[in-house]
Amino acid sequence: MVSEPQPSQETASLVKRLAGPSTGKAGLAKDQEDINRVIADVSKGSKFYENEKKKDKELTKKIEHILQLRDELTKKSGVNLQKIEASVDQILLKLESERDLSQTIVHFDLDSFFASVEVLNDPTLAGKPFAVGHTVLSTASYEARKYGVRSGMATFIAKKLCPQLIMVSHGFSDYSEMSHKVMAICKRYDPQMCPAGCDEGYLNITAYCAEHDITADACVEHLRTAVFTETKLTVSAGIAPNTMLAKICSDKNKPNGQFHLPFESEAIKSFMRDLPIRRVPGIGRVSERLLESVGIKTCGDIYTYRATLSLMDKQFGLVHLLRTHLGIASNSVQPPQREERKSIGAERTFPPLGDKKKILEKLEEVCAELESDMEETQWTGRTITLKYKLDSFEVFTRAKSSNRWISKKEDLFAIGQELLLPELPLTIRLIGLRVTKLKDLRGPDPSTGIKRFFDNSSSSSSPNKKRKLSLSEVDEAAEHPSETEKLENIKPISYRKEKPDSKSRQSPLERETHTCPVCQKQVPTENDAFNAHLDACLSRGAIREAQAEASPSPKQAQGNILERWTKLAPSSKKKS
DNA sequence: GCGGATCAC
DNA sequence: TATGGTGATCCGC
Repeated sequence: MVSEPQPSQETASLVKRLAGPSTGKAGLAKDQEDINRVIADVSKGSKFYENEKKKDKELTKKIEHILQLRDELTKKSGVNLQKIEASVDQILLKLESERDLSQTIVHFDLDSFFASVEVLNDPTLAGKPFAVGHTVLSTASYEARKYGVRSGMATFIAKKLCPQLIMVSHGFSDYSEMSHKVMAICKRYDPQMCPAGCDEGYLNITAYCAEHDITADACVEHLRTAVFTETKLTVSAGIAPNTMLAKICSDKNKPNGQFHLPFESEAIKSFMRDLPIRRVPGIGRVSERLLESVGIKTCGDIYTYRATLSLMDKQFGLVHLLRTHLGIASNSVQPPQREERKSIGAERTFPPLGDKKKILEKLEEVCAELESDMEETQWTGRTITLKYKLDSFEVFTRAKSSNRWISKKEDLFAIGQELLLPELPLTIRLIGLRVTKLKDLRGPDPSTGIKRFFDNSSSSSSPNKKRKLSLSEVDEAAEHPSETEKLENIKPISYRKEKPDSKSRQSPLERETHTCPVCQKQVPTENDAFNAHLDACLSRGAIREAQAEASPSPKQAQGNILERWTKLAPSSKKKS
């Protein structure tokens, strides 16, 4: 009957979750625990908090399920962990043999971009704790970060952490102009420069360094000096043999510094060994928790637990993690292509509404915005997805495909209503619409995929074409059409158990087999046959890899950020 | 094709 | 008092 006066009921994971995604990605403050405590206390009781709690609970359940599955798979009779480790080691050898150290990749990143521009506009801000944003912070000055203030944080929480915090509102047109200036400078070092948002990007400086007979370090010093003298903005950079490593390295000596990873396999592997898995692009808070639950905190731990990851390839993606462990990733840098766009949308948050008429007004506004964007960028599409967020912060989507091309606001609104009305009555705080199955109204010709493949293969500035394969290219890339055609082979085990002993325990007369660490099928253990199978399996994996890399890869969702700015603040700078 | 989830910026 | 917007991908169904 005695319940201790507990200061809090939160689990550690919930407290961490409430601190937000940007906490933990960069170096965390020493007193981060205290800061997280304050954040949780301030949040407590809100609908946002309750929703986070719910999601945290669901994740905890999922982890329990995964651990149970792991134990089943590990303890299943006939499973020989050492054998599995040995076959994973074969994959590692194979991947290592394909390591490419020939390209010099740079990731550059402007230091607290929005905040730095604001200081240029108002020098009295220099050295003060301030943040840019409205209800949610876009960025915080370094002084503010000392208090635990982070981008993505709600303003009222930031104020609690740092009562002196100065709030500054966005000056989008300035950001857009500065961004374009910086990008133009960086392009001098690689015309194929790939922006990754408004304040960062990737370069392949191999050719530049050769032509100017300078080292990579000197080249990047030169670049950073040029950016500073021409814009008064400081930039940090990472130099490495691929984009993933370069991105991680650009954080090493931030702000206003650069870091050059040695271009040697051993140095790279020792760099990876102690690297927290969360630092890897594409590993977010959820993946971090999932991996941690099986003992993996660092990229070195991937090797320690390779047998588990092999058995649970489906849950974790074995080959991608192995490549990460080795520090192997794409070294291809290319500017984004217009035809690669997959969707265009608009969404708006507002004080929760329950009244049908008012909700429809919001929908109509979103439709008008979207129409205007689609008109400006000359896209139309066939599939409409409605998104709404309840008062409780739960998010739902409803979609409908049409035979017609949709881009007018009347059509958007009609379909939006069709999707929304059956859901009502609800109390809603956000409405969004997104259009997919796009058609380009500028350069019509939806079948440019193949053409581009051949164009690029001859003229690309970067060799390892690890770039995303479009569906039409998959067949071209597949060496063994008969085996690689369908994805079914990629999906190995389901939750049911495959007949265990019958195959792995065969008489000595039969050829011995064991489970392929990639596809989980039974494969002859004999070397040639096993290697042949491995090759096929990895090349299938490479397709999935290439797709998985689209998230860590440079060419994510950058171009539109600039478009959005120019839309919100069409003042000083005309766009392209 | 649809809906939920995760991730980046 | 109070927690954003745009775009991509993957998985399960």
